[in-house]
Amino acid sequence: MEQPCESPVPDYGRRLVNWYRQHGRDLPWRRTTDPYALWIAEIVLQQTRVEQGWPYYERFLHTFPDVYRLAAASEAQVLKAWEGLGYYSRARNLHRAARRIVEEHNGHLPADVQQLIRLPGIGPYSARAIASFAYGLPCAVLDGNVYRVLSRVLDDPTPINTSRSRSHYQQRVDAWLGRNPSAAFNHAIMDLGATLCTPRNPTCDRCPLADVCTARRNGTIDQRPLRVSSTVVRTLWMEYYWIEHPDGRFYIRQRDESSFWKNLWELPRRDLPDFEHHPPSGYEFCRTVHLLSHRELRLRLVAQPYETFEPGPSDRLIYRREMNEFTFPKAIRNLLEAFDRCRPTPRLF
DNA sequence: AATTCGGGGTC
DNA sequence: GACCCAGAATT
Repeated sequence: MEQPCESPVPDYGRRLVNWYRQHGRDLPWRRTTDPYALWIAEIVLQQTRVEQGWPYYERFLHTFPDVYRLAAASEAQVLKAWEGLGYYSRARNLHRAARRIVEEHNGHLPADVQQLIRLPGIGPYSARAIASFAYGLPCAVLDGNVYRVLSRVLDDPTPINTSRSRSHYQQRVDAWLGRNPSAAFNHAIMDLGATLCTPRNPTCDRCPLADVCTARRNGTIDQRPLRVSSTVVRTLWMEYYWIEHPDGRFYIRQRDESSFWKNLWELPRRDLPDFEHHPPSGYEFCRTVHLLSHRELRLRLVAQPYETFEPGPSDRLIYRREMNEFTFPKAIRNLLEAFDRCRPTPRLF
């Protein structure tokens, strides 16, 4: 009897493994099941492209063929073998871990994710990679490639750079793995991300998951994976000047197009690198702090005599009651409110 | 939860 | 110049 319907969930894992057997890359660390060699490969390849890490992998194994030779070496010798590869704490941790493997594990890398992860330099990714590639343990890896493939095929808007993202996507990739052979599956999904499902200009027409890729159907490939923008909040120090005409009017000035608050109005201003090393040029009335999404503004209001001030082209003299005819940023209105509170006789006209 | 650690390729 | 790479340790 034919089954009346197919499974509602595509078997992503089996598709990937079948594709990998046809199109997978031939890489040196895929020709061995030696846990030591695979460990070296995984550390070398952290945040490192295959083409860049390849010669280092082969040279390192030639110099330190087994964990005993690595443990017996000096840290300087290990660092020398790492020279030029970057992230040198990887080499120091490799050396430390080798000595612990000799001392505490009888020279064998443990065949267990939780024990592997306790070794210096081995995190969630590397532990699962070694466990699956060297020992065939049923665990799925999560790296930059896997994040990308998952978020695209599932059109998953969950950001990949928050505290929740790891557990979220680990659950998804665990489901994809299912009962498939873990080594082939892990190779497959990483190969797909590295060769076809690339960060930009992915080659969808050759992808084995193209027909079930949700982001492709929705036209959101370029928006996956999503990241929360790491807004670098810079601090700016802005000194504003209270310049009052004898009749009560004061100077305001329009901002230009070049920065935030484009074309809005403020008071005459000078930007400073800080307040500590730049004392105010006149009496300081008050300070306020204002937060933008990407800036922390520290404002202070300083008195400046009307007689010596030379107005710029956009400067205007207005009464306080005329303020509502102009658009001021909230920060400027806050600054003037603080001014009113600190001033002994507020002029409210 | 955010920063730090690097050299190198890509667009 | 921004982004990304078979991430992990530290603050």
